Amino acid sequence: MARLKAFDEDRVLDQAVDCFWARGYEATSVRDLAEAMGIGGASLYNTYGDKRALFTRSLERYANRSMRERIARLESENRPKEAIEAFLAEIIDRSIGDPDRKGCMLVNSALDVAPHDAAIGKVVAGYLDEIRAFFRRNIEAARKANQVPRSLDPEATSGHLLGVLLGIRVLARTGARRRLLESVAQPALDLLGGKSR
Amino acid sequence: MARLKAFDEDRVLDQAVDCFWARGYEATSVRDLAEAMGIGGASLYNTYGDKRALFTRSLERYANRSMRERIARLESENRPKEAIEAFLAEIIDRSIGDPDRKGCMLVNSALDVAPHDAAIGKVVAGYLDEIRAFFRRNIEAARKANQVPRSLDPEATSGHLLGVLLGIRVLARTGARRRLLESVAQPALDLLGGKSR
DNA sequence: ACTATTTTGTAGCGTCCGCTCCAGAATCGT
DNA sequence: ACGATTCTGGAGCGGACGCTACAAAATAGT
Repeated sequence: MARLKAFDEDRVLDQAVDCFWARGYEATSVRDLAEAMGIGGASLYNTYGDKRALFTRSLERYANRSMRERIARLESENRPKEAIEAFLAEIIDRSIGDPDRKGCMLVNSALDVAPHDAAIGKVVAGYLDEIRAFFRRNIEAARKANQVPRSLDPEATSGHLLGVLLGIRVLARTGARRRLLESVAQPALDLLGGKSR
Repeated sequence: MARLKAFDEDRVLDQAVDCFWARGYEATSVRDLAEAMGIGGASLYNTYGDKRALFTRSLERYANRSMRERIARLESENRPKEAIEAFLAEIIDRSIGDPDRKGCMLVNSALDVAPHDAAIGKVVAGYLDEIRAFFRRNIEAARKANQVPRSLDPEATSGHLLGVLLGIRVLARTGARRRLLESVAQPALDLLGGKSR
């Protein structure tokens, strides 16, 4: 009935993710986005709405492709306690091997965007809570399997692990060395330490 | 020999700190700054150079008035272990009682500015390392005074405490509740727990 | 082939950006 | 009182911003 789109909506969205991820919301211009996505400004507005709507879709796509993918993969390939350990280890590895220091788009957004945009702030808080839920779920499972001390409180410890994770991502953005990032994580991992107590 | 400045350079700088603190570097315009500082654009450029130079001076002033003041005060009023505990408690208190969610200007800058400006990045990393040095110094002193377990490694634990602190500030910016922030800090405080072991 | 509908590139809207220029006001030494 | 020097407010530079208007191009049904 009408002309067809000349690009794949999701493939092009990945380029927008890269822009927002690397430079943040404010510092990324619509012209930057259109060029990186390989489409014209009119197509961008026609397809995604305005800049803010494109950002929320980019955030959602990042959460699906990066955070949720990692959680699902680590949870399927590891026992509960090892899934938690592997999560922190993977974040440290990726932070060190990231020359552009893009960090985590959710953490970047939590500081750049969340305080000035209540709606996006709630979305970001929700994504971070999914990470916390991952920690909590695996702490509970590990506790039932006697992989971690019985005294470990899943509610409190999951919060601690989330905080440690965010701290690692902040330090990584200032160019911290591996040893420092590992020292941030180690005491939290030690909490999971023994088999029972 | 010539006309005098009609404003106090440091008092006016505090207004610039408030602007950069609340909105970040990019999102704060020179016009915003001049208005908040109560001076004209010409005076701003004449006194502080350009926007970036004003930012680095604002950052320095923030570090002196907020971070270093806190470190000196807590260290003079408390024994080593209590100084560390009071630091985390004070950050949580201030984060909860901060309706604008301005957070910590150093943490904000670590994510907004540091990755895109190597020079400022190093400055920020240096300030964060002062916080880490505060933790380390007090862990060592507490260890010598048998206030904390002998097994506590000052180097590693100071990194952990810094990470926990940054995690708290990130979560606070997304509107986290007090209970969550406290659960982030509690296991780290527990490390300092007993008198000896 | 023709029409209805949507997409596309381009040009450009009004606004704000960091920054500079400049004439006048204010203050010093003399 | 006067000249030298510095500060001040305001106007404005060139350019980038988010976004829109519009005509040409492309497609599916008839």
